[in-house]
Amino acid sequence: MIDKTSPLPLYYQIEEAIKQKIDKGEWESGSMISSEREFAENYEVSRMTVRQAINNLVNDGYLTRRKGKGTFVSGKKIEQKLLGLTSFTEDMKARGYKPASKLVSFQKIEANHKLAKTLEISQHDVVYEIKRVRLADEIPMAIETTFVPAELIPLNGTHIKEGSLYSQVENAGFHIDYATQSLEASIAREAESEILEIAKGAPVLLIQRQTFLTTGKPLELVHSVYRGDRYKFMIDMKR
Amino acid sequence: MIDKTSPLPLYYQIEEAIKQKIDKGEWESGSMISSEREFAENYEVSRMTVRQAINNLVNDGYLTRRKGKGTFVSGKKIEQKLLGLTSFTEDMKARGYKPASKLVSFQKIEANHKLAKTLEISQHDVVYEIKRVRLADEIPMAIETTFVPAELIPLNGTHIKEGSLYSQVENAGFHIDYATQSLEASIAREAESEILEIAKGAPVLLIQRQTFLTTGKPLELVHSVYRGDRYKFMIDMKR
DNA sequence: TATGACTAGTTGTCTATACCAGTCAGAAGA
DNA sequence: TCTTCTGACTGGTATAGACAACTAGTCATA
Repeated sequence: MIDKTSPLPLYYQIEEAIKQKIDKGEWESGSMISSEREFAENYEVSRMTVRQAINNLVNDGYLTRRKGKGTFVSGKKIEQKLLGLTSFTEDMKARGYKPASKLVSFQKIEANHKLAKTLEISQHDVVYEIKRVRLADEIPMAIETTFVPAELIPLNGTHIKEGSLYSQVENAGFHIDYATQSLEASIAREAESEILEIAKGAPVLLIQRQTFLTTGKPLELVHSVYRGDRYKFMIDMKR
Repeated sequence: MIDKTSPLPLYYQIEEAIKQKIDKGEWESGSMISSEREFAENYEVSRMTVRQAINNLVNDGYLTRRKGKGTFVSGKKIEQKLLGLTSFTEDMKARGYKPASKLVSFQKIEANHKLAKTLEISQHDVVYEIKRVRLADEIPMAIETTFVPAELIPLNGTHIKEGSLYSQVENAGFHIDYATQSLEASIAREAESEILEIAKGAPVLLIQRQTFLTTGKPLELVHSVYRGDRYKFMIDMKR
């Protein structure tokens, strides 16, 4: 069952063993698992070692402890797909649409004060401004404007048309860590309504996203205008 | 520094003490904190107890361990606010507003097919319907309608007016685990515009939230209509 | 029939100890 | 001078045991 001579820590082996049973569905969600003392006896390890394994699984949301009662398999596994920091492309695919993108403009601009501050660069530093129309099943879904510090990564229009920006980022050895987003409801302005093929004054969802790299530096600022009639923002949140 | 006679666990007291120093900025991000053995000596507790405190802070993203080197204060605190599954009240407080709530109606209704499916109960089961206007600094911010299965928890109007729904839930021994939310832009209808004190046709943000308990059962379905001119939904996402 | 005391089982907290495994600086040797 | 080794530090893993807090059922008593 578990190998005491293995270089893998005992608690880790136990952790994996339990996780497997849950993932395979052998232990139904909501059911009680063996007590810590039982595990300790069966695996011939100390109770503290079992606790370490169970602790990790509780932190990962697989198990739930109830004092005086026991340890139980948690409900759904939604938590695992939680936090999908997904690109437009992935997002649309997940919804069953065929995503496409139309490059409207690509240029280098000088950062103004606000943009410089957001991207944590100096004022007048060069920034790429990428304007795209995002399509789902050939129908306009959103207008997206992305700002990326030029010093971070060399880009040209071809890069954007072909691979995604994010794959360029990974190629350059950078890794996305997290993003902060804000969402608000608004009304389509004239220019937007034309591009999105909706009436002027129709509701739109404004999304602003700032993406950070593992280095802590901002990678990009993205402004999006989504059609209110076709787009719903979905998110799972954990306690 | 820490009180051995307190009913609060020692590891928890240590945890809070460390967290405070970080939050106050006394310990700069990136700097090394005392070693586990030092903490143990200073606080006169065993090293395992210190480890439990530090473990929790590492899980919460406050600290980072590096074998052979030490334990360090993590970078930005953004990750800590990550995933705030917050109530309206907490949300508004965090934004510096004074939250308030006005109970519009409270009644028991029979679940229709759709509601029953969402709440995972039988059709015609009794459900509480709670309608509230949410205020920030006395100004209407949102209209909120909450549906809770009656069999889950006994409620009356007083419960809602006084403590929050969530504290009732905790009192009943249930624990909130996660929620799925959807957000979309729309236009204020007549009735909504009156309550929210905005023009008919003004943009509103529709938020729908389904909250789940650790048992896996849905606790509630919440429909909210937020004023588009005053409310911005903020979220941090990781990786 | 209730009520309260007891009991066996659970997780929660905490100790004292041991040794392993990286890291780094400085001593010892070439 | 350069290299290697050693020791003293760090966190990582693991043990055995103790008692507290909580849960749920049993049983005796009022």
